[in-house]
Amino acid sequence: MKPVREMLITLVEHFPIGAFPGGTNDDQPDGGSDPFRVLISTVLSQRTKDENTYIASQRLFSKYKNPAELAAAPIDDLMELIRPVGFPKAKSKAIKEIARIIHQDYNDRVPNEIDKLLALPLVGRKTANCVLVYGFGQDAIPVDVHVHRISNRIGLVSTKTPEETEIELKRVVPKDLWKFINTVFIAFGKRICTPRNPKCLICPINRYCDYFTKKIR
DNA sequence: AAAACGGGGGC
DNA sequence: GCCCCAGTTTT
Repeated sequence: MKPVREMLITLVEHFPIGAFPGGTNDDQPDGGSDPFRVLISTVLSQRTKDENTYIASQRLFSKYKNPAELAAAPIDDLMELIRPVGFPKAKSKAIKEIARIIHQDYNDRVPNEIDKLLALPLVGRKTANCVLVYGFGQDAIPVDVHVHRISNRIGLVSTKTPEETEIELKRVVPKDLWKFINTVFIAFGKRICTPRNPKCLICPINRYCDYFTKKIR
């Protein structure tokens, strides 16, 4: 068995925080952000770079401040505002529809149940779990391509799909560390544990890593 | 499980 | 042109 806590604490120390792309975590009493903004900005973040998401979110929310306003926004204006994140047609349509549903069906309150989140357009497991963690401070693990790749590479899990990875991680990782997995692994995956040619020689957890162990054997 | 889908930005 | 990028949806 791996000393999982020790490994992850080491990573947290080397790759601190890592804000999610949509905004700050300091505007809510529980340390989370406004769930609606988390939801929208996380949709915007899909398949794009976090810097672009940050810019687009700022532009969007400085003009449309709540679900009702966003639901009433002209689609062409939304496309222009969110342009930096790519996929402007699909994403502007989705966030407008999400805003409408949150406003009309949920009385402006984003639901904190995963099934209801998954019913929204362009909201899959990764996005829904981001809302639970960063919007509501719940225990969840958003699994994106980095979390999936790194978890398997270092031998934390042995899985084929991201959903299996989510399930296995929840078994292996102490619950109080779940909230760190996504942001810390992404930072780790950018600097060290890259998809190709990972920098194992300067990796702070290489002593625990299956991939490195096999490589130097 | 695998393929399709969607665009901006960097080089 | 080609490839990358914090996925989702449809076969």
